[in-house]
Amino acid sequence: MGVTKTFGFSDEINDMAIVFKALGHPARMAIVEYLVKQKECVCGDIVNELPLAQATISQHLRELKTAGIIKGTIEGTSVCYCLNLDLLKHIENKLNLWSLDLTNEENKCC
Amino acid sequence: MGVTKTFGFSDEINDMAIVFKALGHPARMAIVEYLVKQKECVCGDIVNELPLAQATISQHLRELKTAGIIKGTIEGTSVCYCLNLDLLKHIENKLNLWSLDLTNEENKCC
DNA sequence: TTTATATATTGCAATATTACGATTAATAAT
DNA sequence: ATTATTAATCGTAATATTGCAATATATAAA
Repeated sequence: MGVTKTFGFSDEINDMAIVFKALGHPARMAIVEYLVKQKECVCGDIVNELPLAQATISQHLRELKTAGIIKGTIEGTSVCYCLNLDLLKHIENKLNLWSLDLTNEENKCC
Repeated sequence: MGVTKTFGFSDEINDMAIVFKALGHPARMAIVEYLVKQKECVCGDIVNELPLAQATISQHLRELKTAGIIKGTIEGTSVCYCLNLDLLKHIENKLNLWSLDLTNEENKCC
């Protein structure tokens, strides 16, 4: 094993898990935070910002992109990255629904 | 390697990464969704709900608990679990701040 | 064309994660 | 006391992830 089972779960659950998984790493969180502040950046900016090798950061950027969290546009010899606001709003919404569902309900056991 | 570097990132970033990482698995997402709907449950309920062995689910519950996402209370021979609303609100808040920061800003490149 | 610059990809070695059967622990029921 | 019942833990095999040096690729500058 070591394989994550996805059979038996709804597509929505599997998709959400992919997004959260991509966010679940300090380097990738740091990249997102950086993009929130800077709105956009090239890979090299992040290499200068984080204590990781260029190859490692390139890999993390690819994972964020695959998960749909960031978008990248080629600009000459660099690549400009920015956040996918739609996706962020989507998970923000999801969390909102969770809270709404939970507030106004007394938990009996915890 | 295979080790996640946490040195060089802020505590807040590392903490958020821990929470998102815990959410980044279909089984754990399914557990959270179930708890949103049911408000509370015992381990056995989830074992009946998900296509995974009891040992596996117990493990996932522990990870969610370690990350602070759920709380558990012993009730006789079972354990009653429920969501930690405070933590959920906290990350909801964080995502809200991200969106606020990003809206009203035109991205130049993507 | 050659050289510099920026990013992606490849190929590892080390470590982490996942899933599950088997076992244990701890309470409840008989 | 014995036996269910419930959940946690252990051990382990298979697979995934992480980080980086080295290399490749692709555009820009000289």
